[in-house]
Amino acid sequence: MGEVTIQQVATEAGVSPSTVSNLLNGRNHRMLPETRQRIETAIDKLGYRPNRAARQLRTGRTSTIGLVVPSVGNPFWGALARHIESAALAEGYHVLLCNSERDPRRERDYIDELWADGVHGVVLCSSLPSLEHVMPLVERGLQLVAFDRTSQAGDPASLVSISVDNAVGSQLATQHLTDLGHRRLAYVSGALASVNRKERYRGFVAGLEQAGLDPAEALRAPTGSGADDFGDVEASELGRAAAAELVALDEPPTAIVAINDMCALGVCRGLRDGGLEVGKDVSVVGFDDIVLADLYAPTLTTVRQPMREMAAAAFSQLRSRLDDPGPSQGQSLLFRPELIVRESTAPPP
Amino acid sequence: MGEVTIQQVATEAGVSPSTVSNLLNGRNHRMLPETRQRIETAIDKLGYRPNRAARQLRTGRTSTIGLVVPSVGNPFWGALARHIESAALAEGYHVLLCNSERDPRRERDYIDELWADGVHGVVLCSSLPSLEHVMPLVERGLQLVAFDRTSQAGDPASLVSISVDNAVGSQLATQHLTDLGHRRLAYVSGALASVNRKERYRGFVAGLEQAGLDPAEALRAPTGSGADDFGDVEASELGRAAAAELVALDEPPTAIVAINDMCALGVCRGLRDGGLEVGKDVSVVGFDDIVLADLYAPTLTTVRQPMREMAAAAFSQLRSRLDDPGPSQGQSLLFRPELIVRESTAPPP
DNA sequence: AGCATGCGGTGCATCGTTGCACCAGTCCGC
DNA sequence: GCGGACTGGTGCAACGATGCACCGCATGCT
Repeated sequence: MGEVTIQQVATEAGVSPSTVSNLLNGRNHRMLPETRQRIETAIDKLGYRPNRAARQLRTGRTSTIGLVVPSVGNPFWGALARHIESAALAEGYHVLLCNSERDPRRERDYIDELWADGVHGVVLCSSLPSLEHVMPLVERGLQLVAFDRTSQAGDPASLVSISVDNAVGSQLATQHLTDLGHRRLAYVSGALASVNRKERYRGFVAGLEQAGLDPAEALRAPTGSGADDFGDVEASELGRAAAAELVALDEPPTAIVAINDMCALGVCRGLRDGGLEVGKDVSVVGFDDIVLADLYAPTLTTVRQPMREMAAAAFSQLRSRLDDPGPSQGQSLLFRPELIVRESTAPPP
Repeated sequence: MGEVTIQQVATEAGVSPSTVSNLLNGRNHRMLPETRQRIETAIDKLGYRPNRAARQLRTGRTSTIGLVVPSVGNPFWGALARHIESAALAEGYHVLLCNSERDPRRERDYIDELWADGVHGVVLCSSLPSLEHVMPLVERGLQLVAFDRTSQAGDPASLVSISVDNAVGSQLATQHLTDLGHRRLAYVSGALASVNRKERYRGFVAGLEQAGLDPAEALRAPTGSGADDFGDVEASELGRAAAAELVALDEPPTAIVAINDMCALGVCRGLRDGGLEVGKDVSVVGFDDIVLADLYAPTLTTVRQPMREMAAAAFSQLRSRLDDPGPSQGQSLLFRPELIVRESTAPPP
C-alpha cells in the first residue's frame, strides 16, 4: 500500500525533498547534471509518481478538466467526448465526465461540484441559453468553454465559445434542397430552446428567402405540442413522430431539414413507416455528420461539423487560460460547416 | 478565491474543526443537537464544501472511479458510460473517462495513472484477453470490474466480471436464422482477439450444430487478412468490407451474423452496395441493441444486452468493494441476453 | 581585507482534513 | 468521598508536495 513519496526518492538520491521537487517542476536551471542524474535514477528505481492530491492541495491546481454534455449516450456527444479526452490526454490532463441529461439543475450541481473538487476548467455543452447559473463561479475564476453554443449578450466576459456556424450550415442544407428544385420544405426540431437551435432555424429561414420562398409557408413539426423540449436520446423519437405528422398532411413536404442527425434518422424512420422512400419520395437533410450518417440506408446528406478540430480548440483554449493566471478575455470561435451530399436528398419526384 | 475551510466553519459555529469534521463524517452519536444545529447553520451560511484534495490526502480515499472503454465515440460504449456515470452520480461518485482506443499500452498507462491519482476502483472494458498487465496494481489493492469480458483462468482472484452471456446470445441469434430456414450462414467479426468475441463465435457454432449444420461449411469473413484486429469506430468499415467479399462469392450466404451492431450496420451497408436488400435477399443479425438498431432501415434484428442493469451492477460491485477494506472474493455476473427480432431477418428467398 | 555576486542546494511552514488520544466535568455506586 | 464510567467535545500530529527565504562556500573586484 505504502506508495513511494518524494521523501523516499530524496533519501535514495541523497538530496533533500526540495531538490527533487525542484527537478520535478522544472526549476533545474542551476542543478549539477550529476545530481539530476541521481534523482532520475532514484525515481525510476522506486517507481515514484507524485501524489496528485498532495500536489493539488498545496498548489491549488489540478490537471483535471470537466466535460459537461447532455449525454454521452448520444453518438454526437460521444464523439466529442472522445476527441476532448484525446486532446486532454496528450497534454497530461484528465477528463471528468458529466452527463447533464439536459437537466438544468443537474448541470448546475455538477459545475458546483467540479469547482469544489478543485476543477477550474470546464467544457460546457449546455442546453441552456443563459449561463447565469454559473456566473458566481466564473467570477471566482472558473474557466468556461462553451461548446456548440455561440456567445450571447450577458455571457461572462471571459467565456470562450466554440461552435460551428449553425446558421450558415443550415442555410447550406436548405439551399441544397431548393437548388434540387424543392419548394415545399419542412423543418423538424424540438423547441428552439438553445441558442444553436435558434441559429439553425434562422439559417433555414434564410435559405428559403434566398430561394424566393416564403418562410411563412414552410412547415414546422411537430405542430402539436411543439413547445416541448426533448432530450438527446429522444431526438430520434421526435423525428419519427414529426415525420408521421407530416406524411399525414394533404400536401406533404417534399423535403425535410432536421435539427440534427439523430433527429434526421428518426425522420427517415417515420417516413418509412408512412410508406415513403427517403431519397426518392422525400429528401432529408441532417446536421452534425455523425458516423452513422454514412452507414444509414439511404446514406444521409448532412452538414458536417469539424469535430476533431473543434474539440482540440476547446481543450487548448481551456488549457491556455488555466495556465495563464490573469483574467482573460473571452472570444468566439466559429467553425465552418461543410455540406456532405449523400443519398437522402434528390430532386422532388 | 479563498474557499471556505473547515476552520472558518468551526469559528463561525464556535466549536473546533474536529467537531465539524466529526459531524461531517457521521461521528455525531454524542453531539448535542444544538451544537449540531449551529454547525449546520454555519455550513449553510458560509457555503462550505469540503476540499477533496485535502480529504483524499488525509484519508487516502477518493470518490472517483475510472472508466476505461475502447472509445466513447462508439454508441455502445457511449451508452455504457452514460449509465455508469448515472449510477455513480447517484452515490456521489465521479467518473474519470479513459478511451483506450484499443491500444494495450494506452490502457495500461491509463490504469497506472489512475492508480497514481488515488483512484482505487476501475471499470475496465478491456480488449485484452489477459489482465496480466494490471496484476501488480491489483495486488496493491486496485479494485477491478471487468465489463463485457467473462472471467478467465489466470485472472486476479478479486476480479469481478460483468458480462452478458455472449455464447447464449449468439446461439439465440443463429438459431433464429436457422429456424427461419437459412442453411448458408456467414459470421462477420474481426480477429477473435477478445474473450467475448471468442464466446460469441462459439455460440454461433453451437447454433449451427444444433440445427444439424456443419460449422466447417459456414463462412467467415473477412477471409483475406482476417487476423487483423479492429477498432470500434472501424467496426462498421470491417462489416462493409466483409459484406463486399461475401456478395462476390459464387454462392453468397443467405444470412449473416455480425459480431456487434456497428459491424452489422456496416454489413447492411455493404450488402446494399452490392445490390442486395437486407431483410429480403439476405438476413442480418447484430449484437448489443444499440439505439440505432431500431432506427436503421431496415430495423435491425439483434441480441440485447441489459445495459442499464449491467452498468448498475458494475458500479455497485465496485462500490461495495471500495467500501469494504478487506481482500474480497471475485465473482462473475452473467446477464441474460434477449433476442430482439426486427426487420433485418426473414426467411431465405 | 571587505563586500558583492553566483552557485547549488536545503529548511521549514503550509495547504485543509482527519481521527486518535486525551481532557474536564458530571453522575453513579458503594 | 473516591474510583470508574460516561458525556461532549478539543488538541495535535500527520497526509505528501511545494516554493520562498535562506545558507555556506568560492570567486571576483576594488
